[in-house]
Amino acid sequence: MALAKRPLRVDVVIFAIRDKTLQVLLWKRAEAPFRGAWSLPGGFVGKDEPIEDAARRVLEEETGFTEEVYLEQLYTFAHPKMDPRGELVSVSYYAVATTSRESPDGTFHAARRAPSLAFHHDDVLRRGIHRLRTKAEYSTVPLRFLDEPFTLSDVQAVYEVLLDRNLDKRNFRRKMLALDVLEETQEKRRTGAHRPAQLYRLSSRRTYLLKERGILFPF
Amino acid sequence: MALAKRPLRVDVVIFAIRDKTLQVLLWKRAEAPFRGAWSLPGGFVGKDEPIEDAARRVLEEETGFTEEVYLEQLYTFAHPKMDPRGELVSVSYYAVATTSRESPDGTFHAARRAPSLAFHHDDVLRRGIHRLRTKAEYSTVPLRFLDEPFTLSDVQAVYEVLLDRNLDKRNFRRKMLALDVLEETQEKRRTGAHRPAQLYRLSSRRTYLLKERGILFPF
DNA sequence: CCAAAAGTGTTGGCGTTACACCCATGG
DNA sequence: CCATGGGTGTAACGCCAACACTTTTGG
Repeated sequence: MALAKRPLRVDVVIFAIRDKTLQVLLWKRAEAPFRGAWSLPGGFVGKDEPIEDAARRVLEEETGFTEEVYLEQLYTFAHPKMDPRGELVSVSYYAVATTSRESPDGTFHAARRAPSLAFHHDDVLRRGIHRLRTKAEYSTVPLRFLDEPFTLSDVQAVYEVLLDRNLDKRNFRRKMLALDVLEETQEKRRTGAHRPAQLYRLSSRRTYLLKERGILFPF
Repeated sequence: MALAKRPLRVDVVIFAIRDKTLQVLLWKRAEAPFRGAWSLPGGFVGKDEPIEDAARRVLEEETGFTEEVYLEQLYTFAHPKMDPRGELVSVSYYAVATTSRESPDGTFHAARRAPSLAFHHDDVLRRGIHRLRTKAEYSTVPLRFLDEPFTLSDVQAVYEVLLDRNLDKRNFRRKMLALDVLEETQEKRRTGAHRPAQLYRLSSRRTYLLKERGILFPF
């Protein structure tokens, strides 16, 4: 069988939480094919470029520095008819951006009501949402949505959005603190007419990464 | 940036359980590079060939008909220096073969003591083992190791190998039956001087697939 | 002094684990 | 009749979910 060669792409589902909603960053395509349609941000992988570097490159173009951004490979698509430009391989990733990230050329859309997307990107998005929601049940990945420092109420709000239900405040706090991945800062946040909230940051990345499995929800 | 094109491969970790041990099917390479070394079975994806078809093709070459074999995409590797033949993309899969499967040109090795492998295949194998063991904790994927019909003791043995610990017989049976994915056959298995064992088969594939999440071990 | 979010402990119920003996058969 | 693996029920424990009030601040 002749050795078929294909271009290699990365397509990235960039999540953020805004307005108590899970949102995804989308591009409006300026060129054919699918001109005018929405798509996920992505790009071709260059010669000699490691694939994860390409994913981080896309991420960086979209949301600035990315050292700290959580990025995970999702799934690889390579249906022959997936792209009208010809056969190619699309490796998808998902990323968890903090709320403060702005994008120069993309727009955030509510993930649940995203428009239908170009190419196979609906499939990618579906998988991304599913994976993220699954991780919310047993991991601390959702902490990556937060700009530091943050309050425990902020953390709870993130989990509530992802799990799509309300959680008990006392149970949530007890379990989250028991994971020992948060560290109190010296400050409190004062916003409005109520008791100030203790601020936290992620404790050392190392510890934090080790704990990215092993929570048991529901709270 | 010039559009770099690469060949596309699939590499498959084919698991089976034999002699109460998790085993992997390996090839001994007959050609350079890595001539004489062990590697995972794999092959290049043909033009116009969907990638999962390619994975099933490899599987079929190795173990005969494969309609029923559980196959799941694992991870995609595309480091520029991964393969001395040049840049390529390797999409890895893992498969769960029943004990009765024989391979014409591969050999089963104990997964824990596998030799070191060619290319990036050590990484693939590591990921495959990890994924499989994880699935043993909350899914019924391990049932796919069994030739039908099978006894509950057979099922327990599979889970014990994967989880690497002994399980309580009564608790195991209760939970497994509660999942409602097994169906009694009319027959019993008579082997040796003891009470015959009730035989089971997987209940309709549909139901079975729906249940592939949501068990909570330990038993 | 009022409103609004932060913060804090205890208990009952349920699910999980732990555990030991009888059954059916072949030799 | 003995050895072997198959098959079965219950009780104690520990963990999780449920639940309401006090604190601190700004206006």
